[in-house]
Amino acid sequence: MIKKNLTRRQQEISDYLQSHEHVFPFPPTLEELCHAMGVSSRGSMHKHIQALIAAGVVEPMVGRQRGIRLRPQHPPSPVSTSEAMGLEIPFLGYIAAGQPIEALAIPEMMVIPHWLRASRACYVLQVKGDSMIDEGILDGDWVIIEKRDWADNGEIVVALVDNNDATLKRIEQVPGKTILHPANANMKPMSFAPEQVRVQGILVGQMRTYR
Amino acid sequence: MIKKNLTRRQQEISDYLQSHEHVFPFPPTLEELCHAMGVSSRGSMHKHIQALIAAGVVEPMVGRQRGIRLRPQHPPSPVSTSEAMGLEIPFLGYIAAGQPIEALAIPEMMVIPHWLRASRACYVLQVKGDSMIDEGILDGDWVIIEKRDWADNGEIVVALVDNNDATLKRIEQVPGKTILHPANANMKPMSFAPEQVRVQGILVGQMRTYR
DNA sequence: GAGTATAGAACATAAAGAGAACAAAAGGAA
DNA sequence: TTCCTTTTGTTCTCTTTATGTTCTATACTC
Repeated sequence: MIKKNLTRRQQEISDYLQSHEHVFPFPPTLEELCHAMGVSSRGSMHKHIQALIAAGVVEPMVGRQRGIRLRPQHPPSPVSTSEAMGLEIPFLGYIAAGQPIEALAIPEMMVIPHWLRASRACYVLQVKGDSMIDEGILDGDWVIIEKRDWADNGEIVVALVDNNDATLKRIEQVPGKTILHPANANMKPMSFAPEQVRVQGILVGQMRTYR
Repeated sequence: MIKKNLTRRQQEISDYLQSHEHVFPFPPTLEELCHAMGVSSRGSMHKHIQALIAAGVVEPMVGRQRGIRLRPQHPPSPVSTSEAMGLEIPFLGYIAAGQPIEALAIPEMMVIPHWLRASRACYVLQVKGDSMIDEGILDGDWVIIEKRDWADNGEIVVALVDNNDATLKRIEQVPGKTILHPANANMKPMSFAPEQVRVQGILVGQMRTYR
């Protein structure tokens, strides 16, 4: 990299370009840059950009419109480490309030980001129904469940009721009873004897795709 | 990939072709493209297409009718991909209704599952605030944004208003105005002149962690 | 004063579009 | 097939607008 010493303003502009590089659908125009940096003269901005070109930070642009692109830098080595990969955990099936978990015959593995907290044994379920809609868990969402047989109050859990119905609910355990709170204005909390409810896991992550 | 630098319009048309490739029963005609892109001159569109051919994006077509086909792109993946595992895409910063995107100085890469549909260039933002709470997008959620400068009605977009405020909203474009719908009972849709609003990307995925 | 930043005007050219005229392809009807 | 009509791609010329470039003048800091 050629990188002469940049002036304060040049550095600011370079930083801005760098942090916004991936946001722009197209490279910015001088005027857009002016606006972003609080400058009102295209001419002034032009001079800065020319300096950045001379310094090797920005691609040379000859008259081209929207030609302000950062020059590809060659950083130390961004090569993906194993740390940077995803984890593979099993997708087990579907969970709908009030039905048993609808299990896949053969669980398929699916990749999730490691930073989605899959520290202990986890699995993925796909949500059916709207029972947790007020918590932002919609029909079709994927939830990552950490395998665990106990829960703290307030956690969202996969609970097996009467050894039959599996549901995703927020749990509240008080002496003598266990209450499962749906997050849907149309549904009421349900109260059970503690021995009726078995925690199968707790919610640690959630994913959704659009379209 | 051959990919010369495309102009803004060329990029738009290329994007359009790509995203509609599987929608068309057969490749579109120039006139259909004109209509789709809001151009009234076949001649103008022809020039764009020729540019895309020269850039290697579109198959050469010699006189053939309905010959506008995308060239098979070998590496459709935008960023470093470790195919079996996850995709690495840049995490750029935070988005809150009514403020500019708060950009990280240096974007960090983050792994997302490849099945979260990061077909084209994408980036990740973290949501601040509750403006989309009724759509199940909560404060602190991560959203995956596909870089795009146009949107179909009903899509959730990152929209830049007055070249200043970036927000995540559902978009509705009608002749003469563009309406941004928050998903929060306490907020009202906002209506703008189309030229006030610039789409920067559309929502394709969402993730959340609990703990 | 040297170096840096800024504003603003004037100018130059790239990009995009409109529209007409023509040519090649496609589809039908006889 | 042949003739005709319609569709669709191609070429041109002309405008308009967006955007990069150049210059000149002013101000601030060291």
